[in-house]
Amino acid sequence: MRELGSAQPTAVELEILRILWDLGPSPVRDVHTRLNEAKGTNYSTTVKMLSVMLTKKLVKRDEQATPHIYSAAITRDRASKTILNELIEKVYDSSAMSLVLQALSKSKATKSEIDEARKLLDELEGKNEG
Amino acid sequence: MRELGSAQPTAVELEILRILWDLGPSPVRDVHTRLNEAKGTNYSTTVKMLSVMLTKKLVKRDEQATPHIYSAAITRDRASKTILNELIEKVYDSSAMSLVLQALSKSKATKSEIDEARKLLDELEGKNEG
DNA sequence: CAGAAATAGCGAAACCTTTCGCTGAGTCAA
DNA sequence: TTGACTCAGCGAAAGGTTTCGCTATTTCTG
Repeated sequence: MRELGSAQPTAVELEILRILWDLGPSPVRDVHTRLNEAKGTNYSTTVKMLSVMLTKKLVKRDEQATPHIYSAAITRDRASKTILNELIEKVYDSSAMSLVLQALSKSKATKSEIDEARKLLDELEGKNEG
Repeated sequence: MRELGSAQPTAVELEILRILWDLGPSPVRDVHTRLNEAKGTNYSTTVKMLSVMLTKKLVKRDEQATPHIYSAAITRDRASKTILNELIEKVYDSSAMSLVLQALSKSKATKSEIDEARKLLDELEGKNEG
């Protein structure tokens, strides 16, 4: 049994979370429209997925509203951290840095992002020396 | 149906790949010993997993040898690239950089890794300006 | 109000992953 | 050769995910 709140989103779940992150709080209909564009699945499927995700606490909903309004219960950052942690742990042998190097090598970045990364690198270096 | 060679490794598959990356080419017995330490599963399970992974071309084996010798059919880098690509695509909205920043913020790194990252950042900046 | 359309949910089918029991073949030692 | 042991593989069970049909309820529209 998975712990509450710690469930790794599955493929479709991630797709739905992504939609909710993009759209913000939305009725099933809107989520479905997007999901259907991507996968051609049925409205019932979307409803069911959302209800599964509700029990997993990946989404929450406002039942006062009609129709019910769903929103992501975890942030994009939190989801990515979880996935990233697992990736680092399972594949990179706990070396986040080698993942960084890999991701960097295929990245397109703005000047400010690059500067931010530099700043983080400086901090990292400081930690090691201190 | 998944395309040949493009299958995303599942959780256990990833665990087995990791073992093979660590050990190098190995008989089932050795893979099993490790997997069993981690999960307490049966020898048959390991055999079966390996055979499933063989049909998915995630591993290959030398049948000449007795016992058969299995090895990973994809490199650690290739596996991570695939997973990373999906992560970037699904969660980070195609922005590899925001993933980099996130991973960086939790990284421990050696001096040479940091320098390598800096070099990559410089190259990135050059590309953008060019 | 009546009929049409949207909403909500349940249960089961379909599908994939993971697990293991059972079987048979090969090897080794007494 | 016989019994113990390892190796190999198959098929099916168990468990999880994803899909949808069917039904009931509510809301909209004429």
